[in-house]
Amino acid sequence: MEKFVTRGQNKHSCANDARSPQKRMKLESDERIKEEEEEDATLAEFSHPVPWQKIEAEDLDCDYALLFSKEEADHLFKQLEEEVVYSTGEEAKVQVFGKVYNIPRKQATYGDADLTYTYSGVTRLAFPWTPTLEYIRDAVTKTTGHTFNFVLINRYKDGQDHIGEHRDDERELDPLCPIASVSFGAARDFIFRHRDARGKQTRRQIEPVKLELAHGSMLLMNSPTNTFWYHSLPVRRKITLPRINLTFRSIVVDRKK
DNA sequence: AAAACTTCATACCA
DNA sequence: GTGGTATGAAGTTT
Repeated sequence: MEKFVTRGQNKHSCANDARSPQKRMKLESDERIKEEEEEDATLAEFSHPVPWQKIEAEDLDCDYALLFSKEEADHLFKQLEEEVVYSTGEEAKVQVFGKVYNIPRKQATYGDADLTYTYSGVTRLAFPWTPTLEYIRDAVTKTTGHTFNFVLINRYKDGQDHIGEHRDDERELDPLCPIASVSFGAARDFIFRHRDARGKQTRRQIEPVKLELAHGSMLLMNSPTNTFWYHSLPVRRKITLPRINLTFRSIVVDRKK
């Protein structure tokens, strides 16, 4: 198997904040002293410092870390398996050029009141946050400093479940806010491909960036990654166990509606 | 373009 | 080296 790319040290850079992810936080206060107190409190909640890996390529900027211990990740996975309600019936199908297919994974959407998610032309309402989802969301916010109003959950029951190459819909997302992808269960390969290196007339030779997303991990996809890079979760026939992925996003509320 | 599936050439493994 | 299988890129579809 090809070597997976995981380069770089623990340095961090982001469009919104140049500090390291674990030290960044929501800037609600003008007072520096209060800010430092909050920073101490934030760090104290994670007894083991999170070792970050910076993943970089042309137009690509991601941070990867193990956010939860194995024990905590096991517990959260179990909770999610009990609590999350996935789409069924017509909502679990997708129509492509007139043909109807079962989506090769299960999907659920949770978030702040009245937020909607559109997939392949179909819009549906987010369920209200559950305590487990709020806990994970808040852990992500504490380590990244970014807040999120929505999460898309994808459950891949085994290695046959997958998702094809795509970018996350830029129209309804704040393009400057990162997307935080938290994984539980079976580790799966995750592939980035640059938009200029796809299709027949591949304009440029740009190597794909390949990662493995582990149980309890978080992948932060910073701007402008999602503009230039497609990503996919390919089939892996030997994998027999499920994976649950949560992608936390910041959806811009469209007042025109 | 969308987002699935299918096809086919190549890579990999025992 | 060989055969079976897994992978990934390209093709197909309205």
